[in-house]
Amino acid sequence: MTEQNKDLLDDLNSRGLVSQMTAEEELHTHLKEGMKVVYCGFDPTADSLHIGSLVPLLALKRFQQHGHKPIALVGGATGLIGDPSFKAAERQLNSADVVESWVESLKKQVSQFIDFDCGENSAVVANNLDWTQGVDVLSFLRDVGKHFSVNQMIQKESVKQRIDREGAGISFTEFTYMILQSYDFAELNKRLGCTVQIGGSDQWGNITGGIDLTRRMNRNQVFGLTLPLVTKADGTKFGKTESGTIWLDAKKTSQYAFYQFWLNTADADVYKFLRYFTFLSQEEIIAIEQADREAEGRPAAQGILAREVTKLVHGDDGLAAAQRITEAMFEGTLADLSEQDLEQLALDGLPSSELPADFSEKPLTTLLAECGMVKAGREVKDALGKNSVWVNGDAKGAQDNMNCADIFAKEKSLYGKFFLVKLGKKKNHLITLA
RNA sequence: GGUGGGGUUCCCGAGUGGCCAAAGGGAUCAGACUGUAAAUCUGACGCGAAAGCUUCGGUGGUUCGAAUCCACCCCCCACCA
Repeated sequence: MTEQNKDLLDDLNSRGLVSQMTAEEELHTHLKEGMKVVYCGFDPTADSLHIGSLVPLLALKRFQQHGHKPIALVGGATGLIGDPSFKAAERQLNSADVVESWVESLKKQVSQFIDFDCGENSAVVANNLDWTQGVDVLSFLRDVGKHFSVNQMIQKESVKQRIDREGAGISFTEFTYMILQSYDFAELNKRLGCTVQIGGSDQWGNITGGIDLTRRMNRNQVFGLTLPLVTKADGTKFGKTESGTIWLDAKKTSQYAFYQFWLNTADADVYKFLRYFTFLSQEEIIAIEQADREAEGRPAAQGILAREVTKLVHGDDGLAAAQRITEAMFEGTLADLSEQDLEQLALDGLPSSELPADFSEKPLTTLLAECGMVKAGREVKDALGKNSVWVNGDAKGAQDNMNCADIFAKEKSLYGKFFLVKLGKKKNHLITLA
């Protein structure tokens, strides 16, 4: 808690982590008065959060480091409804038991980022289903709904396109989402003395709704702060790769893939991401930036970012696993790998599969497509044409395509069992003999 | 309910009887250059090792031949009621 003395908002600001906030002066004073209770909500829209949620998650931690008490709210109720904010179309409802199982997953995930055992400001995980499922319709309409003006609600930027645009539309269900989230804030204020809500910048409308409701229902002044949406310099969507979303759950995105994602950050984004996604201080980040500028060649920043974030999300073991594979695939030579190393690679998250029994009849293109290394055989064909497929270090060309029997002959395997297939510069796959 | 305009390969978007697996752009993949970066350049880009096979909202039809013509159906958009 060395940062406790430093000003939290100044730190957030200097990291570029503040998008909007209510009553800046008052919020400043408020946070300096002592421990405050801060909440951020995470809706279960999948069985895991993805790296987009990392910014608010780490922000909760930043508040905690400065002596405040974080509440991670998992939206067991709101997840049943669906947030329409800035969504182009109505969302598909998920069934109650699916949402419930996702809530459980998210609770665990969220918990690893905040401290539950640090005395007074220990974190809390809450589920808004706890205080909404018992509310009956009439009470809800009379006690909560009465405080909302539809005129105001339809003015919110977050739902405007759904209301204005012909052919878009919004169901009453989704329209009500804002009220539910507002009610959460009021409820957390009443139950736990929560006075600050943070969230992504798309949540501004929902947060201000909660502030108004809390004032009306509880006569309490509460605050909101939003974090910026993470953008990339090249304009493409952050957090997605060709192979899909980068999840926080290692079962969905291996530690290795996760590490690689950060390692591949563009120069134009990397220092910003260091500020967003790590707890390195401003001074440290500036020093890295300067050192990179002065040094020739490859910057150090991507490596630092990858290490820091992988460690935060997957811990020391996860980081070690990711680095083991990275070293083996990009730096070392095959001869350096022991049998145990190879066994470990698959466990560490290197994509792997077993050699099918009928491999000798299949073209290499089919074989690699079927094991999931590429989407279609064409990619393999293309790479073969350029001699950029390697099996255990031997380059293969187009003439080898029908030659699997020979390529994957047992005597050519490492330790009588393993084949490391590399396609292009970055795709690696471990094939084992059954 | 009426009138008009649409639905094309991952996305946008040309194509209006054979030269169309279908222009162009984007995305993606591989290569060169590099730093597992960016930019740029090259190639690939429905599936298939190939022969070949399957596509242009759906179903039928006309034709030697259809994404293109006809019929019916489904969906979307605009304006009107």
